[in-house]
Amino acid sequence: MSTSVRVRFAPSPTGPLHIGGLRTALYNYLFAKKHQGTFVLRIEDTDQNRFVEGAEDYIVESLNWSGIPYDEGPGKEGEFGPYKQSLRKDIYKNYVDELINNGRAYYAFDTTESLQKLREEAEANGEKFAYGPQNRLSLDNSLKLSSEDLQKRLDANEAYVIRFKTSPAQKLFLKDEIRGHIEVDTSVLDDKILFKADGLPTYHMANIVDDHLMEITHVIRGEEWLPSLPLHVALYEAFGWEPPKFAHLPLILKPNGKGKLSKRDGDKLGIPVFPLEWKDPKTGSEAAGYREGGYLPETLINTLALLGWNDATEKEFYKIEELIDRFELKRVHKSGAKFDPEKLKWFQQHYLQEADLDFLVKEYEEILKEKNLQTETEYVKEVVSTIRERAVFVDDFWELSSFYFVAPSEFNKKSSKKAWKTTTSELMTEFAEFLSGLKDFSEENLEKEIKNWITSHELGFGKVMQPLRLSLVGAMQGPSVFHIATSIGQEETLKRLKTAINHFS
RNA sequence: GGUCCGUUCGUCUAGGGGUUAGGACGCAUGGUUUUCAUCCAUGUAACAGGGGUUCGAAUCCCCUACGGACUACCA
Repeated sequence: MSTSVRVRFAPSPTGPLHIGGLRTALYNYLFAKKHQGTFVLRIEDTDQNRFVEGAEDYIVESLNWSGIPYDEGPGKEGEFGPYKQSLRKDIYKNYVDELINNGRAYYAFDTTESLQKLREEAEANGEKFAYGPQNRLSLDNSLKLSSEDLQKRLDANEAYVIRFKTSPAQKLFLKDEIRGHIEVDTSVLDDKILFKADGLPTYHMANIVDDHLMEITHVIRGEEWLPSLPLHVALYEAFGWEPPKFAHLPLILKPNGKGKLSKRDGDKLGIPVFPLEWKDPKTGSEAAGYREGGYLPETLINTLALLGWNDATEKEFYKIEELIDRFELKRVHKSGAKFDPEKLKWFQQHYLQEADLDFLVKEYEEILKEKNLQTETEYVKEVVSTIRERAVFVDDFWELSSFYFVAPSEFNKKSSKKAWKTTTSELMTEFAEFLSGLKDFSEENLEKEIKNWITSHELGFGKVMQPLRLSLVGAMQGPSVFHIATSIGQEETLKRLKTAINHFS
């Protein structure tokens, strides 16, 4: 009997992985690693109608990019495979048969149409139709068939489903690791379908069998599964298996208003809801991803980790190892959390500052290359290290540093008005002459010389520095003017000064 | 409608019988930076409502309101 922790993330390959799902995966990962356990990825593809091409690869890639790779799963076969439910068909069949044989499940021949009709009738009376203990004997199923009649219909290849025979009026005491004890009366349960007419199990069936066979010790999943917890516990009981521990995670809600975070909300606020960009193979619709949006995986992980969990300290920034070290299921919240784009941005800014300089340089060089600029890595490195503190994304670099590479194409109107007065052109002409005579154009010497020049001319610093900045940058922004001038060089500095003087004269 | 879950600053949250109800994001103000951003400092703002229990309730209990999930031959 093994006691090591085994958890699973069990998404359905019906489309891109939502960040709510990614957080579920993250918490599973953290819990597994914290306990030196195993993080399993299981693909729940028992619904053939909803299968979407590429979704499985997307899930795997998302996990990898986010830095929470799985230990066992598709492509990483362990001793509990296969890890795709469509490949486990035969396994489930044996287990349902077991349930039928011991009277905990039965065949039902009711057609979709006949059930639909019953549902509509009930609704017309303001009631809700449920296939269960109250009415199962009046419906078309094996409970009222002799074994010969049943066999006859099965032999005739009549379509059927297999339903769980839920026990009437019994109190079920459930325990959730996050929410504590929950008491449910089984009389509110219905006879859920375990096996569909297409020969594949439903989620409920497959999930119980797989979790048992894969020796899953803790089921950590979204809150939307809480209502089916009684069914799942009842199934474990019917099989005589010991159920794993359960933990249901709160939802991630939209920033403003109410309800779950959706793709629409993301589009509206300009934040992605998916880790990676996704293009739907059927509809062709595209959805933005964090990776392509320039977010670092650390940003997403840190944000998601703190959305519904904290370690009771005032710490805000966590490396994945720190999360693993401090994560506790008991400290996961019960209530849903609204996603805050502002805080996301704050984390991103932080992680951009922490990012490896060489990595940022490499990324920026890609952008510069697209702009057909010939650059030297050392120079780009110098530029990136001085402007990165102003950036949130690598994509901000160009706007913040274009003047290190090319002359400004225009002069900001407001800044021009403020910095360039009527006498400025004359002054700057004289100043340019002075600059052209300088031998040592290093940042240090430049600063010293310029300051001396200004003082000896009995001028205010702003009188010279502001037009100089405007000439070199095109606006009143950016790093030290001396740094910029030294970087672009004496010749280019003078050229830009002349351009500005001509422009404003 | 039914079942279940939830509710502390605008947002993420700490606190679980006696606290000036703490922190972070945001926002505002000031400082630094002769620019801008960063950075730093200060400020802003909350226990959903009503009943109990108790000397004392944000904290325990009940009710109400509000929010959410589920209610498929989907997961």
